[in-house]
Amino acid sequence: MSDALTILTALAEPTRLAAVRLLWDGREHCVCELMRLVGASQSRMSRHMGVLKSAGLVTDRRDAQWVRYRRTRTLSPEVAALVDAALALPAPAAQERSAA
Amino acid sequence: MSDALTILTALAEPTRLAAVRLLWDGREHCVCELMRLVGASQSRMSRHMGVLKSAGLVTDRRDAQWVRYRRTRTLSPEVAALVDAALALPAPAAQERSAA
DNA sequence: TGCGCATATGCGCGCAAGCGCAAATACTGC
DNA sequence: GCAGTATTTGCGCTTGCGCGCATATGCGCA
Repeated sequence: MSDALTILTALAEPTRLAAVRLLWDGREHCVCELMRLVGASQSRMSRHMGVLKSAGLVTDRRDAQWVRYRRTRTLSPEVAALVDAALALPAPAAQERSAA
Repeated sequence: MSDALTILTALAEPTRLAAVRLLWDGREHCVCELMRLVGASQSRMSRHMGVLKSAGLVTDRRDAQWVRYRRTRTLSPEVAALVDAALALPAPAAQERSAA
């Protein structure tokens, strides 16, 4: 599913965009980390990750009791370019949390 | 308004994305042309163009009884890159009309 | 001034998206 | 097996978005 609308819709939500931002450097994060980092509730984060996953932007892998999400490695260059371009724009002051 | 979410939200809608596609080469189109080309009703197209305009992606200019829309020329390179990337992806079979 | 075309907008509706809560499922370690 | 942690998912609710309809507004022309 790499048509434009799917990707754009997946990215056009603050929590999801924040998650993509965190994952885009290639590092893995479990849901519990992500929810703390972006300040979202558990079920909320899980659902949003599901959307990103079904859009093909991230993949998940079970590791003991955790599910680790990470940027899809086999992403087409076009899609990667789109996400890169989106992340190059400033994030609105909304969802910002301790970025460190 | 060139934060990521504003732009992404503006693009994440079939009618709007179709309109951007038509306008992105720099040519002007009035609303009546756009509505025919993308197959949308009058008020619908007008509203969507308003969204694109307030996102800063297009500008309008009155020309007699028409309002001509066109791609914003003073767009930041980052935003332009984002839109370019979005248009580089295939459009889903949805909104497609006589593309010729 | 009146008519007709082009566009914008107020209004109300229906639907999809996002949310919290709670229960189900997955896995670990005792 | 049991308790505890992590994650997903069913459910119902609320809100925002897109839509059509009708109307207002802008503009040209007779």
